[in-house]
Amino acid sequence: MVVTNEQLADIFEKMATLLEIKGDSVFKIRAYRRAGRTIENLSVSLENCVRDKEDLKQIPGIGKAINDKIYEYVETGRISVYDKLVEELPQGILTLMTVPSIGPKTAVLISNELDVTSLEELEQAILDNQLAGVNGIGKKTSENILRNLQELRTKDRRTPIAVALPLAESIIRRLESACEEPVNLYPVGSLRRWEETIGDIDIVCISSNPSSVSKAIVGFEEVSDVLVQGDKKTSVVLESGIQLDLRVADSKSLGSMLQYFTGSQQHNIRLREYANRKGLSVNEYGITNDSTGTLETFADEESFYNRLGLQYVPPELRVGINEISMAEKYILPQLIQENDLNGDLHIHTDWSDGRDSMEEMIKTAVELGYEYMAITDHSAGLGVAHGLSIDRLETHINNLHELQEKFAIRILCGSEVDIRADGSLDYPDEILDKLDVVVASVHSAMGQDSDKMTHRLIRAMNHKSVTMIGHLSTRIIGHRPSITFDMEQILLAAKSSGTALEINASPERLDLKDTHANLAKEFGIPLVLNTDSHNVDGFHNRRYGIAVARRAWCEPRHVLNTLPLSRFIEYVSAPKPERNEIFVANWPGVD
DNA sequence: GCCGTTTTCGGCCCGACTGTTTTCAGTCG
Repeated sequence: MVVTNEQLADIFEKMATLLEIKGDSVFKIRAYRRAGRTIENLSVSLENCVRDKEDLKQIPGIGKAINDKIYEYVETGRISVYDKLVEELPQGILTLMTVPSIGPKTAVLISNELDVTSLEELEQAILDNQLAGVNGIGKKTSENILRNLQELRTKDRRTPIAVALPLAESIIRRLESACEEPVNLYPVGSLRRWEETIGDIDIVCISSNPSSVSKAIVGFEEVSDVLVQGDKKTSVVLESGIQLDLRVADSKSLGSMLQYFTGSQQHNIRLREYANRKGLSVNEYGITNDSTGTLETFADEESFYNRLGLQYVPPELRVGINEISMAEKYILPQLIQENDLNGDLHIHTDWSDGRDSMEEMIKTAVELGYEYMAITDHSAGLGVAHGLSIDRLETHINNLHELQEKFAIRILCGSEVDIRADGSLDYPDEILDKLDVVVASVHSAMGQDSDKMTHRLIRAMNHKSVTMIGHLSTRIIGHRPSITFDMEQILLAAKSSGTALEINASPERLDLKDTHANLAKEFGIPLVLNTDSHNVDGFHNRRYGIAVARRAWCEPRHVLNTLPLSRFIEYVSAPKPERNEIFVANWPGVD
C-alpha cells in the first residue's frame, strides 16, 4: 500500500474533528490539527521516513503519540484509535461538519435531534421545518445552514491562485476608484502567501471613511450575498462562489493588521506562543507588554517582527513549522525575486502549439530584460500540439540563427521533447546534438505504474542531451492528478546525471510544486524557473513560478536561470556530469 | 498531545460577528 503525506494529514485533521465532537481537550485537538498541517507542508515522504526507521519526533509538532500513530498507519494501513473514534460517534457526523456554520456542537445537536447522516437528509429535514426550534437553533440559523449547504454543492472549495489573484487585483482597482476618499487596499491571507489555491479573497483596508468602502463592495454587481457587515469587517460572496472578506484597519496599526490577516493561522499561533514566552501578547492591533499593559502599535510589518526580536518573515514562509525559530536566529533565506531571472528556457511559438511568432516572443523577452531565452517548440510525437518533424526542426533552427542577428538577446535553440513510454526521446541523437537546450517532458502514457514511470524518467535523465525535465508531475491543478513515481529515486538520478528540474510557472501546472521544489533544492539539484509560454502574455506567469520557488525557500543561487549569460552558457556547454559542480561554483562565496 | 535558556508539569493565540441568548455560546479565521 502506498501512503501519502496527504492521507496522513487528512486522517489527523479528521481525528482532531472527531475529538472536537467528542468534547476532548482543546489542546489535544489543536495538537492533532497542527500535526496534520505540518505533515501537509512536509517535503519528505513520511512513508519513506518510516521505512527508513527515522525518528519523526524531531519534526516540530510531532511527539511520541503521533509518531507511533504514523508508524501504525504506514505499517498496517489503520490507526486503531481513529477507528474507535469513528465507531463510537454518530454516523455521518464528519459530513455534517463540512457545512460552514456547522461546528462540533451544532453537528452533535443535529445528529441527536434529527437522526440525519448525510447532507441530503439534512437538507430535507430543514425543508421539512424540523431544524428551526431545536434548542438554540432559530429560524435564521436554520436558513443559514440551508444556504451554506446548497452553496457547498455548487462551488469548488478552493480557487486556483491564477483565478483569485487577477480577480482580487481587479476588485482592488475598482474599489479604489469607487470611493471618494483615498483608500489603501492590501491583499492578505492565502493570496499574499501565494498558496497555489485560495480559500477566500482577504483584503485589509485603510480609509478615513471605512463604511463607504464597505458600502461600495456590497454594491458591486457581482456580489450575490452579504454574509457579514460590521464596523470592522465585511464579508460577501461573489457570483463565482468566491468569498471576499474586507477588514478595516487603522494606519498606525497597519503592520499588525497585515501580519495578522496574512496568517497562516498556524504561523500566528506559533508567533503568539513565542511572544507569550517573552511576556508579550500579540493581537491584530499591536503588541501588549503583559507587565505594564501598554499597547505598542506598528505601521509596518518589519518593525512588528523586529520588536519581537525576529527577522522579517516573508509571507510565503509563514506556514508555522520552523520559520520563527530561524527568524529568531536571523537565518531566513534571501528569497529569489522576479528580477533575479536572466532568462526563460521553455517557450513555444506558432511553429507548434503557441499563438505568437518567434519574433514576438523574442521581443517580449527582450522587454523583460532577459539576457537569454530558449525557444522550445514541441517534438514530432506530440501530434495534437503540431510538433515539429525533423525537417521542420532543422528549418526552425536555421530561422532562429537568422533571427539572432536582429536581437540583443542570446537565443538558444531548443525543443520540448516528448519522453516516450519506454523512456526514449522523440528525436534521434543526431538532431538532439544540434540543440542548446532540451526540455524533456511526459505527455502521454501517464497511467503507468510507479516503477515503470520512475524508470522511464530516469532513462530520459540519463540521456546526454537532456538539460532538464519539464513539469515533472504533469498534474493540471484541479483536473489531472500527478503521475506516480518514486521521488527519491528521481532526485538521486537527477543529481547523479546532472539534469536540472523545471518549476513550470504555468498557473494550471505549478510543477514542481513547492514541497517538491524544496526537496530538490535540498538535494542540490539546479532548478529552472520557466513559464512554458504559449503567447506573449505567458511570460508574466513567472510571478506564479517565483511564488513556488519562494515557498520552497529558494534563493537565486538555487535557480539556474538566474545565472548571467556567460555562466549559463558555461553550464549548458559542459558535459552533464560536470554541470552540478559548475552550478555550485558559479555562486562563489555561498555555502 | 506537545513542549521547555524559568519548566519533565503546567501551561497552551486572540478577537469579530451572529443569533439567540438577557450575558453568552458557537463559529470562523
